[in-house]
Amino acid sequence: MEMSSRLSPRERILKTAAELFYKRGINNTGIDRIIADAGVAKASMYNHFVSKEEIVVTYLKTIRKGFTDALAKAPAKKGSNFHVPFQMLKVTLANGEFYGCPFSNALVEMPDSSSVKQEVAAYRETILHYFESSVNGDKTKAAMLMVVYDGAFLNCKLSPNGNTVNNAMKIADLIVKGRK
Amino acid sequence: MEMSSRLSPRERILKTAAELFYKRGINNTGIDRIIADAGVAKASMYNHFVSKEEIVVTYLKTIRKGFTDALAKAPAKKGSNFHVPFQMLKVTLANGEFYGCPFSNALVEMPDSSSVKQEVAAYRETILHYFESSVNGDKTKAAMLMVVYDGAFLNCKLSPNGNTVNNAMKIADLIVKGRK
DNA sequence: TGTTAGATAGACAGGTCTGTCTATCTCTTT
DNA sequence: AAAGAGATAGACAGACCTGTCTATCTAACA
Repeated sequence: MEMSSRLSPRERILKTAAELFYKRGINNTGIDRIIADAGVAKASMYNHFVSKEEIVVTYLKTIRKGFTDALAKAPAKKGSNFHVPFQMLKVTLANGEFYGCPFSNALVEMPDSSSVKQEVAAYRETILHYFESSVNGDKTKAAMLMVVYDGAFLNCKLSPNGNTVNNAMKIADLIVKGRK
Repeated sequence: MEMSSRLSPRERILKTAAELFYKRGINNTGIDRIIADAGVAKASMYNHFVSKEEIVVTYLKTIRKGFTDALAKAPAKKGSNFHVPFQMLKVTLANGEFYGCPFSNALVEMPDSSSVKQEVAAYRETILHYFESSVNGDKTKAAMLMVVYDGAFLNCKLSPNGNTVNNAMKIADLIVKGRK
């Protein structure tokens, strides 16, 4: 699976690694497979990244940046801000296969990597902050929204019946507005 | 870490493997480590299990059986049955370290194993059925409870602040009874 | 045109992993 | 006492993995 060469070697490595890490798992994806699919020499790869772990961390950083940027650009429609992350999940689901939360998955495979742990923490900080500001600083409600958001991810992965996100949004409404 | 020898070799293997798989991950736990910790010879191990995958599947089967049995024994206090799985999670949390849902974790590391997929599906069937019967067959409410239950697991793992399960139960109350 | 940065292919070292096999030992049962 | 089931230790094969290294090529720029 050679990759379009309009992208730089570094970009090809990251794009390929991201797909493989997410779909098949980090430990099931060898360096040799990444460079073969990306069409890049091993020496170039180790010129851009000092280790496989650095590729993993960069992979997570990239996702986090995409997520943060999307949140920042989201329409600030008053009173339903808290819908935005769920809507984003819906878009992700529509765009292709879904294998759960990449951050959670990475933590399962590399539980001892402090860089990975840090990246996961930063990601969750971002979401929690967003939810908190969307309910005017009510920390309990924000924490509850987070539980539902987490549930949406795990449920989509393990029970892909199609209605997960809608159900999650209904629950979010219950939490925030107290209506069904 | 030699293991008490009152248990049979097979039991020692399963107990050791369960701990290591759950805490450190399946791919990060080699056969050699399992037999060393269990105090069992490699030949004995391969006499009881044809492969590492079979150990993994048995590990999941054991958890599922424990869970199913506990649900069956749970007090059938009318109208709050749906609390039971959450209470069980609370007990699990109190009993030691928590590394997320073992079924979800196994699926991350072995996404191609059909035996693992089967075991996960059976586990989730059990929970969903339980929730469904606890809300008198209301499939939508059952699905929503499942989302919250999933969320509790992921949230406990990634945001271990202590209040996750209480928040999840409050949300469950909202879903079932419509009150806060 | 010559230099240099960055790319390529691929051999290689050193380690780890799963699963097999041999050869011995220790109980239990007859 | 004899026999057999099941345990032990540990060497080994073959695959795979990460990371290093050499040696060559190409393209941009001075």
